[in-house]
Amino acid sequence: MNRPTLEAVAARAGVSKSSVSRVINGATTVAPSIREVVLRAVRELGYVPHAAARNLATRRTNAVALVVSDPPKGLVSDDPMFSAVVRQASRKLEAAGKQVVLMLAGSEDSRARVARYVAAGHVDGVMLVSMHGADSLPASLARKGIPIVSLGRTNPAVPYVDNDNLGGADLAVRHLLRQGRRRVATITGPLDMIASQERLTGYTGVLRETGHRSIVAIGDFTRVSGADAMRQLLQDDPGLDAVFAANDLMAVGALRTLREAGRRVPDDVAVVGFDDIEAALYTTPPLTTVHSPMADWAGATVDLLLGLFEGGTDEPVLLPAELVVRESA
Amino acid sequence: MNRPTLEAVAARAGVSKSSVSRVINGATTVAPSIREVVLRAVRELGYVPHAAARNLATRRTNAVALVVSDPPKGLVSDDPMFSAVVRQASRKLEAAGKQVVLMLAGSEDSRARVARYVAAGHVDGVMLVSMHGADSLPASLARKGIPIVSLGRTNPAVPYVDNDNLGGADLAVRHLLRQGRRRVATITGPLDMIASQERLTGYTGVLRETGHRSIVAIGDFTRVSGADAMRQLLQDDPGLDAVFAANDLMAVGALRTLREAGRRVPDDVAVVGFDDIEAALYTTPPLTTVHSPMADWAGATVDLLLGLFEGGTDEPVLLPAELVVRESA
DNA sequence: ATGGTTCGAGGGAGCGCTCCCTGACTTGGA
DNA sequence: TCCAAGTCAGGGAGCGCTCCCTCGAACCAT
Repeated sequence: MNRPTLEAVAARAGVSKSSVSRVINGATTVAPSIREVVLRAVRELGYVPHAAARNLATRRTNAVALVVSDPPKGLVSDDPMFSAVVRQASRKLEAAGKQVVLMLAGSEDSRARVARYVAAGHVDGVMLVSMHGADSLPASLARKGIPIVSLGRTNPAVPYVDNDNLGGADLAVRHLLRQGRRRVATITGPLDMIASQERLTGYTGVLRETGHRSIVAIGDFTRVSGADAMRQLLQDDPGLDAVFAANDLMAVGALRTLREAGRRVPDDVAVVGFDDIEAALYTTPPLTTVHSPMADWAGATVDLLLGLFEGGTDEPVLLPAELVVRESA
Repeated sequence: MNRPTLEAVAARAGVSKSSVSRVINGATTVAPSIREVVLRAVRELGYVPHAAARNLATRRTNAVALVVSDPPKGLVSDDPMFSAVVRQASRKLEAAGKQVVLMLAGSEDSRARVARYVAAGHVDGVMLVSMHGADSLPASLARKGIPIVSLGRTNPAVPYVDNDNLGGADLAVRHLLRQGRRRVATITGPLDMIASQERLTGYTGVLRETGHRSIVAIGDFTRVSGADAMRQLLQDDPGLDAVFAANDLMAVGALRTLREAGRRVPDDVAVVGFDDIEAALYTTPPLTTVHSPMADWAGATVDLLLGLFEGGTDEPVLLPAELVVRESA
């Protein structure tokens, strides 16, 4: 069960370690004859370079930490976002030859672990996924001196990619008003997240501009919280005729509450969500929502990080928002 | 930007490298005075052990590969399962001090990459998530001689944890018959997956036993495929009065098709799903389904792997199935 | 033919840590 | 008092790889 070393390959091929190393790493200054004999030895021995040894010598790991905030907190407490983002990020990173180390950052403990892990030199870079605004992690990681990017803007600014939360909310609310809705409520995400804040700001902005009153309930991006918040809103203002939920999952919860309360959608109450997850197609009625291209989003964030490795720009990227009109509003 | 080494700590503390190493690794044979002076030096220098160096010396990595099959193929093409499993597995592995390297196994390419990665000694163990029955990966990995477990049974057997697919399907179909349904159809998962096969076997088993005809359409565990399959079934047998979908996502798709076709659920057609994802609560009507405890499932798989590290048993584990009756059947 | 270049292979010093082994010192028993 | 046994700190040889440097060979121009 003893794995062959580079030295064993060298011995078998009758060349020096250096030459084997060159062949393995694709150096061009190698005579074809040597390359060939080395490659054969590699094949015969089933040689695979030892990762740790290589990392030690090169001081690079070819790995990237994908740090995702864990429920109950965090935008990605919702499944669709979690899987879309993690999947797409993994795909792109793997395609770029980077290994993905997944880390959940929930408790303070786990944050410390992430920091330690990064400090230990395990990874060449870090991709954060929608951390909370007040999160300490971005700052403490940035100090380590390795490239770090964030999907979703963070407070102590690290390079990020975000979608146009403000513009999206604006779009949604204007749509509702254009349909003649007068009392438009909103269900927000957790307010320590910048995305939630921006979506709320977009909502209040339009209402203020058009001289409407805002009706706000706070959720946490989960279905249950959407259902609860909707109940709350109906109690606060039984006459409301529209709801803008800061994400689709909460919109789904809201739909349920509305149905239970005997309100028809969209006749009595119009509902608009945000994100355009697949499930938005399958609600009754199908959900009108702000499309945010999760996969593109994750992809762009990976690109930003890969760019940083190459000394590229750390300019933030903003993805445009777009309203998808279905039947709920 | 030069990170302190163990040697620097030793110098600062005025002791040998060995002593520092002992303190860092919590050896008991260290005088309190030395331990203290070392710890202070560590603190002052902000020392963090270099991971690669340690891995090289110990030949252990403290990392585990979490290999998940990527869409379009694979049970976990569905979000809820993906996130529940990945999340829970990560949590437990991290709690056990293991790092999680996430790898998507989609194409043949990526399978080769996984194999190479494991061979490179990057990880101490591998956790597979519901690979296809015919997958080559389990076999090729098993040959590397490191612990490997699978969530969901695989064909060349590696130690696994699975839920009782057969029993669950049995439960579901009997429930439908008990309600007086006569023409019970099924929508299967991809048939190269063992889970799909077992659920189908459970279905046909009961029908044969009770002298009913089976009506089968093949899906792939996605919502869309469920909707398509349902259309197919309605065409094949317009008189059917019940459907057992091999997972909830397809059940959701089926519900939509039924609604579009003007069939009332459960009055005209009863629907039962499998998995009990959160969304099953939010369909109209809420979905009757076989509960499979994803998180427990993932957790048990992690436990199996951790057990293997300690020389524990490789006995497969089977989780019991349970029917959750809601309104759709 | 000779000196100057260029090119490519080999040698070997690390990378930072662990862990075995040695040896100084302490302790206990005879 | 002396020796055997037991502790515990230090020394140093690896772990497997990279990469700088040296050096020989081949080639060109003079």
